[in-house]
Amino acid sequence: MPIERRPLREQIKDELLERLSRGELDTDQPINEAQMATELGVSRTPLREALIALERAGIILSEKGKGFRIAPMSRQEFRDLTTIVAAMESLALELSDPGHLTSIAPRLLEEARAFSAPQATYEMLERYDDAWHDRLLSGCPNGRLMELIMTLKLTMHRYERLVVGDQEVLERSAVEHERIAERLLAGDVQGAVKDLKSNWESGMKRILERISDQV
Amino acid sequence: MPIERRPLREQIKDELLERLSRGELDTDQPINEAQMATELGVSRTPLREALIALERAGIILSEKGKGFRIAPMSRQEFRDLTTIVAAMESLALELSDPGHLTSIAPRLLEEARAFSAPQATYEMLERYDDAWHDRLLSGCPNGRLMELIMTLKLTMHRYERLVVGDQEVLERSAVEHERIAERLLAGDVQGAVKDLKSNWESGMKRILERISDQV
DNA sequence: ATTAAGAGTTTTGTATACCACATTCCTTCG
DNA sequence: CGAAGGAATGTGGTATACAAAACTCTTAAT
Repeated sequence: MPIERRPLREQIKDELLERLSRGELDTDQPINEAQMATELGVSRTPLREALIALERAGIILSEKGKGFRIAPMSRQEFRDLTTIVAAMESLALELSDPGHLTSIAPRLLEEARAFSAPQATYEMLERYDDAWHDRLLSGCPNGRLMELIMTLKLTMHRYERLVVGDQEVLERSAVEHERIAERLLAGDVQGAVKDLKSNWESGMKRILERISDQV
Repeated sequence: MPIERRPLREQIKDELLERLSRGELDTDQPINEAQMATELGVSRTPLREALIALERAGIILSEKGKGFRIAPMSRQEFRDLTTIVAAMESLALELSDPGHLTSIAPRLLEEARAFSAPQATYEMLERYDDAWHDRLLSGCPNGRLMELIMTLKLTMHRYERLVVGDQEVLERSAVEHERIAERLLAGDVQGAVKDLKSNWESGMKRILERISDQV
């Protein structure tokens, strides 16, 4: 059994992200450190350390004297983040070894087809999109870039949560993934990059349509 | 007089960055928290908070039980970072309002000309490059993107420090800036983006040539 | 009724002490 | 010389304290 060797602050960070993605934390509301520490069964110190790490990721804000609070969500921020991730993933794809891309293309296509089928269940769909993109970029040699993309997606998950249960969002995405995979199969990396960008663009629009009133 | 209203951890972070950019901190060497806290005249608490923030920026590493240490530098990381910043700045430029770009173009051109002149002194050159890029991107409406670029540049400054005193590095850059400004004057944003990318590319090469043995 | 002022309360930001445990260093022994 | 083991050191986390700032509530004044 693998005993926990990560610092407590990391585990707290994960737990906070978990709660955030389950919508259990009120947005734009101050965090009471003592109360939350008790609730998590830890002391203030590692909790504050976790909050500071999340602040640097843009998920939490702080103001001297007023403490920490969950960053508010906005359509504008979602658009901004999507624009950045789209560009970064495109870059990652361009930097990938073309040989590796053609080698993973069949698997990418297969997975996309499985999920564009209308009978896919929600549990299957939930983690699919992320996993597909991870595989797509698995050959990118720029470690920093991959780390950045991961951090950005952490923040974006807050927005995607608002449309869970809406199967169409992910199904449409899977259809677009098929096209990207086909491009890669054909060795057309630049075409894949273009389609990847429009995948992000259209995904953003689909989500924005559905959260107009919530944020 | 503006009294200091920022948290101590932020000031510590700045001080550490300052020392780092002056080369006063040994790279890839463990940081003794107690000793450094005393040295800075603060307690371990805000120091650790500052270190954790810097860790998230990729400037400091930590390992459970072993504490914090300055991240080692490598040619590969410098290449990775440059690639990312080049892409991000290009994106920021594309997102900027074209009208604003043409309006700042004359000033950009003027500044670039002043610094491409061989009689520019080192003090003048030192902060020039950053300021010029800041002005270039001053019209980008994507706040997240700008923040990201700023953070990445913080990390890159460690590498640029290795070539201070080498006037040619910056002078050549200023010449390239002239071309970018001219493109903007002519309303050719896409051309400017292209030149901006090659400015980063060639800047990277110039620096890599000069630090071959140091990292 | 609204605003202002003040007193009292809560919370943050930082400091300090403390300790379990992991790591590192040093010594000693085979 | 290398391995083993033990001492010294340092980290990661807990608990506590406290000044300064922010919030709350009451009361007073316009």
